[in-house]
Amino acid sequence: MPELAELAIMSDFINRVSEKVVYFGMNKSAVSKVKTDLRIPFEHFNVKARSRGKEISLDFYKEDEKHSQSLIMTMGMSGNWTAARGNFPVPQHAHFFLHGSSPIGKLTLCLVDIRRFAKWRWDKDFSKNRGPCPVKEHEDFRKNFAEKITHKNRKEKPMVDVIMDQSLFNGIGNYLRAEIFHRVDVNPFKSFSDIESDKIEKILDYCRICPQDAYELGGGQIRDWKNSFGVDGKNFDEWRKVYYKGDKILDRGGRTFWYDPKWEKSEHLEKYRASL
DNA sequence: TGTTTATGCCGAC
DNA sequence: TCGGCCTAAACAC
Repeated sequence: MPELAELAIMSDFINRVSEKVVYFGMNKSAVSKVKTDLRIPFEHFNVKARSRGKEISLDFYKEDEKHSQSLIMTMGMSGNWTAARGNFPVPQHAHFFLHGSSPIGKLTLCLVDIRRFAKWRWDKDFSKNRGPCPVKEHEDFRKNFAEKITHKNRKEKPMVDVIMDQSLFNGIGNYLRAEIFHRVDVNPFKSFSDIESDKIEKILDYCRICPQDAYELGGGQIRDWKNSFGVDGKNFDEWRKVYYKGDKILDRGGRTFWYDPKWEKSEHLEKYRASL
């Protein structure tokens, strides 16, 4: 599930279910290899979540104290959250658990992660090597891009690769880059220095618009299309224009990039192919 | 039955 | 830049 929109949805979910919950501990599954020590100096605590691009910060705090600490988490390829009330069994492939009690009984908040690529660690803040959130910190995101795109040979690299760089485009992943490029009508195989400045502006705009759309549609349903639900007659499956629909190429990172077939015969694509 | 693919990231060369 | 980390669904035969 998880790119920017999905991480935002997960953090909303955590906040919604945690509102009247007092937590008293957490642990991980026996099979999880994450080494982070999950003991916490609070006997009872509250939890709030924030997302920034592809990270979630779980903030632990006590009502009566200013003291707080945060787990910075990434969701890998398959991380998602669910809650088990009372003695309802926790789902298969849940690897991180937060135990609490609410006015209506026990609650276990679970990070479900089939592939176990999700990670967590204690930290003061979100990772410094990841940029601002294109949706929640849009102006900072633009500023950060303007500063860093000029560095080294970054401005000569094909934008299809640059847009996956999380120090510039925190939260943009494989389906979002496809949908962003489709909507801005820019040849994704061109480099920053080959793209007109108004088109660059448009790319940055759509780095906010596309994740926001996906967020409002309830996030991407990519391998289980049937669960797709919609808003005003639109659902994710209709919103998705090229991902799994257009032409494809294996990019420099070995990931499938889906693009508008109109770029099929462009010289920039030819050049990109030759460079792989 | 075996092979390929998947919304991500990290560390070893 | 490449393999590794993981499981499971979708495909190929």
